[in-house]
Amino acid sequence: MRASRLLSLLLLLQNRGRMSAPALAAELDVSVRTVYRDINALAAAGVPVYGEHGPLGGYQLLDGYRTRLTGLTPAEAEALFLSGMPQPAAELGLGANLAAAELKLTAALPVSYREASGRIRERFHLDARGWFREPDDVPHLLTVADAVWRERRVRIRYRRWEPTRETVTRTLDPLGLVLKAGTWYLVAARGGKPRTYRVATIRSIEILDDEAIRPPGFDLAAHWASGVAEYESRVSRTHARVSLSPRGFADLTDLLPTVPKRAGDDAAPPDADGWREVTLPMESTGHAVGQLLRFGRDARVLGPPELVEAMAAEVAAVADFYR
Amino acid sequence: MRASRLLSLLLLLQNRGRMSAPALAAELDVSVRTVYRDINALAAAGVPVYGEHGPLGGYQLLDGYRTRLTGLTPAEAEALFLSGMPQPAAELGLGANLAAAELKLTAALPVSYREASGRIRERFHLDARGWFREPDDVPHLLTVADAVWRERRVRIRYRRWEPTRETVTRTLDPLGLVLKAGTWYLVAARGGKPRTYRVATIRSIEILDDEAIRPPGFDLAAHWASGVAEYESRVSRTHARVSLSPRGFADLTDLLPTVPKRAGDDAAPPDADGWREVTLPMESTGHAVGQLLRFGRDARVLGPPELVEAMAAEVAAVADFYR
DNA sequence: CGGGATGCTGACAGAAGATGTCAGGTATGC
DNA sequence: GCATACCTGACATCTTCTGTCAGCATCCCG
Repeated sequence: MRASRLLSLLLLLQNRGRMSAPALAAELDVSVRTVYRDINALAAAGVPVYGEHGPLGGYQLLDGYRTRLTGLTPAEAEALFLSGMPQPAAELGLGANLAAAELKLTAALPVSYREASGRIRERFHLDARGWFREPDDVPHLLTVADAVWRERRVRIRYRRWEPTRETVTRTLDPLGLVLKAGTWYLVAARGGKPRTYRVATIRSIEILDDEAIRPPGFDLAAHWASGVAEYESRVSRTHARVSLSPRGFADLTDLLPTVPKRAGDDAAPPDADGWREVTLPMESTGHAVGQLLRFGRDARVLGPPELVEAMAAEVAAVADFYR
Repeated sequence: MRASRLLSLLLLLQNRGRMSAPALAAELDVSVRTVYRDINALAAAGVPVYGEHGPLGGYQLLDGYRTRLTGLTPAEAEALFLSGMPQPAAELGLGANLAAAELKLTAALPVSYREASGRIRERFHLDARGWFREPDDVPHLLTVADAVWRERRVRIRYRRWEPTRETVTRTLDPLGLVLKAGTWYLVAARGGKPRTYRVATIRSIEILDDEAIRPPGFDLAAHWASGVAEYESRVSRTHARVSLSPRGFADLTDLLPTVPKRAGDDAAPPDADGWREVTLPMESTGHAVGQLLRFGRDARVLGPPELVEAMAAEVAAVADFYR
């Protein structure tokens, strides 16, 4: 039970600033002597805690070692660490809590364990952000996370893209937060159905007093996995028959990551000039035009007829710019 | 010390298959009665361990709960968990070890902690894979990870893209593994300098007897962060002056995620038709042509002159397909 | 300067938790 | 039937943690 108490002690200092040993002892239901021992254990584990003598003295943490998201119990802070989100969760202002959860472990470990931990960090690294992605500006992330955690209904104004581009107001029941490729998404119920909103699109958010209603048996991870699969499969509503040059063929996977790898394997044999005919899944004719134009002279559309027409019209319009 | 012994017991079962309680007791230097207690603790924590009576009996784990990467000590398996990679590391065949590291914690927690852990999992989720990314086929990942861990030099044949597309052989000193947007990268030293290789490009790998030489003071996370920043900045070697339609302007961030958000803010005021002139960073003229063609009739290149020429030539070539 | 409030540490008795021994029982294969 | 294995409860013993006590230092205020 001792390690858990260390975490509680740390959270108390974070939430209340300065506390005397007698006050901490009362909160933690232990003797003052035990508090002194715990403080020593924290210091030994590297937590920057220091004490001041005399009246109005007490213990506090070095500035900068405080969290912005309050309200988590020791159990919850630790469980967040257990959920496998130590790094991204720093964006939720939980860096200190996570360090605390980690210290719970290191404090209980012999020295050899600490050395092994350092060795792992030198060899394996997780970078959650996607390539070429600017970090989203997410001014409302903490408020969203707070609402998710406290299970409170919210009213948001957010900028949407479908069916028309506009800013609309929605009253939602937050269910969870997901971090994917460095981008935060809010999963929330509207009309009893889970929907997904990119946190960066939220223009304002107001936490309501009503309790968020959670659909019975809702499973965030499962919902997210099936939603991702459904969304990604939705981009393949139509097919384009395309002749690709050797260079275009080599670039296929990079320029069209939506294309399953076997599309390349299914390509016809190259002709004398090395061009090959392939059938590619596309979301729509409109999207396909832009995506295939990106290949420039390395891709020629063979079908379907409406796509060929659309390509011809678009190319003619662009060509007019440069005559 | 008990939680560590639980982990050791689990690893023994994983590495050796079936073991009797007396044999486990001898390995762990405890009594048989303590082994029974430990087995009960493991089962209570959800590990699928079962025993068989009679001669040639003993304990074993349910099939499918075994790891493929052996050689990790209990400290190392746990430290891997501490490093913050519980989910992606499953790809290294360490799922069971991580579950074991986690059980170390849950076994020490009161019931209320376990409930809080479940609550977190229902509300926060990390999806490491990037959008529209097929998982890389990485047949050699485990061998690479093994070499990284044992600090052994390797000889690989890998397919590279620059300066020419070919399969080449390299002798490398592995320094670390990085997972970014669902893609694994090997950071390794060649000629004393750290370089990065995408694991999926490796065609074969042979672990050598020589020890991998680690550059003095090499820091994986710092090297990776600076490498990513340098790579992403390298795509901005030139600039294009482009006139964008209202629709092209709205699509700017989606179609060119490399463009800093403020490029849109710096755009000139729209003309009577809503078109705006912007200056966009581009990697090279060759890349820019393809990227700007993707806008179709919504983007007109105004400069520099060589880019305008290149656009005109490419569009003319494409237009020839559809006459 | 003294008193009160605070931090700080060592020593020791007692409480709490973990372990080993023992006893009794069941299950399996030869 | 015998040997080998799993299985559990009870209790003595060992180990670790906690509270009490004593002694000391630091600070502020009257």
